[in-house]
Amino acid sequence: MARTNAGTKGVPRAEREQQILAVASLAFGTDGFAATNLADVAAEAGISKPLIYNYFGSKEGLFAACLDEAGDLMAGEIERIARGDAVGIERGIRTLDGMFAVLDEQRHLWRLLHDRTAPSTGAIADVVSHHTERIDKLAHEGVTELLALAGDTDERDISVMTAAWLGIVDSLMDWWVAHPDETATQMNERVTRLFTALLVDIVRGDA
Amino acid sequence: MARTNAGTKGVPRAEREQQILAVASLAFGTDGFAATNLADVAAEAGISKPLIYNYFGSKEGLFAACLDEAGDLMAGEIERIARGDAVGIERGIRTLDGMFAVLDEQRHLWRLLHDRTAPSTGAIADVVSHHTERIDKLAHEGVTELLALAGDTDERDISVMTAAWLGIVDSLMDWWVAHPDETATQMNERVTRLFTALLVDIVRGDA
DNA sequence: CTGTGGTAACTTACCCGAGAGTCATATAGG
DNA sequence: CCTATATGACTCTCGGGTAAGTTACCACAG
Repeated sequence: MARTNAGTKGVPRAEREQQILAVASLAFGTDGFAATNLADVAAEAGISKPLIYNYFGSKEGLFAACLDEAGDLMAGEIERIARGDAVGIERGIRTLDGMFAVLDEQRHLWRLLHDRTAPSTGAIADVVSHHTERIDKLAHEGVTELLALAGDTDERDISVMTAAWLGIVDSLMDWWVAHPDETATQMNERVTRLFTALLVDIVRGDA
Repeated sequence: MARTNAGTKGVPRAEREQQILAVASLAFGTDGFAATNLADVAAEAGISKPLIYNYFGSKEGLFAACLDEAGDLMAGEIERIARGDAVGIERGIRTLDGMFAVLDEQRHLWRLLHDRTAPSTGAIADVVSHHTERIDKLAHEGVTELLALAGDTDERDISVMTAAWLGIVDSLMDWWVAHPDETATQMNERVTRLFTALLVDIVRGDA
């Protein structure tokens, strides 16, 4: 007759870590770093708080691990698209499509990299800057190409436009999170239609 | 010989409230609701914490007051622009110019309405939704007009595009906050130049 | 032009709950 | 029987919120 629930349950560390990461990523992505408490995460994962500390060291350590996984997934996909031959607007659309495809079942991951409630120093900052640098570099590259087509090579213009582009991606992801019934394919079509409407039809009709 | 620092300093309530609001808005706008602590706000305002509670009731009450002031400033300006005769892209540019002008010396105010760390229920939620509804309504109206020029009247397309537009505004404000030396006039010119580059030069040259 | 009492403007010193982080301990499996 | 996997029951700090008082200004009686 067991008086406590202690003792191994036969789940190896690597597997348990993955399971904790999944639960924690959802919580962090949904509520943000500050508003997430580890007791809840532990309960949801069906384990106890000390086990999390055993495996990840601290709340920041856990967040950094979530961040690293999510950041690598996203930056990896963006890099993959960038190696393709699309240029200008087409490259933007393809990047968005790639994000929709990769994040379909885990849209909340997008928020992890932009969490303003996370500490801006220490291990977390390192992981964040590592991945955002990968992403920003490619966004900057794409925008530079795009604006070059219009003869604009002003560095600050490029910087502003890059920020705006990332803002567009961000808001589209937000909208997608708020509309769970919308599929990746539908988003894809919608975005393509909107870009076309704006850049072709409107300019020809009205300017 | 004063043993305590208690006792009035001759500052009337209305004036003190304004002063607290200014300090609090900066703190909330910079660090977010959750990461702001009232002891610091009080210290920065040169008064003690209980005075804040005396005048605003609670942390949420203080935030709601900041929000109401900022929201009214921004929504008011957007409504003013909307009453003008600009349509389509031109309306978007004028709206941005208005925001740059109004927020020039207090760029952090923009963040207050989008603070994800603030409680999403109670008095704060009411104030937030009151102002965001004013703003969203006009954004939706402007986007509807714009997309109608391209023959797109799909309600979800309009919803996505509105989200993207607000995302653009958001990211431009962020960029502006991060570049304090950039004047409102410079932002104005930059945005106009970029819209022109994208919508005219690129489409004509490449599509 | 003086008391004097009422009130608005203030503060010090505290309470208390939430949540990060830890310690000592338990037990299943090789 | 040893160790990786696990936990119940703590501690401690931070910060929102409060109780109880202190002091300056002001209106008005004398």
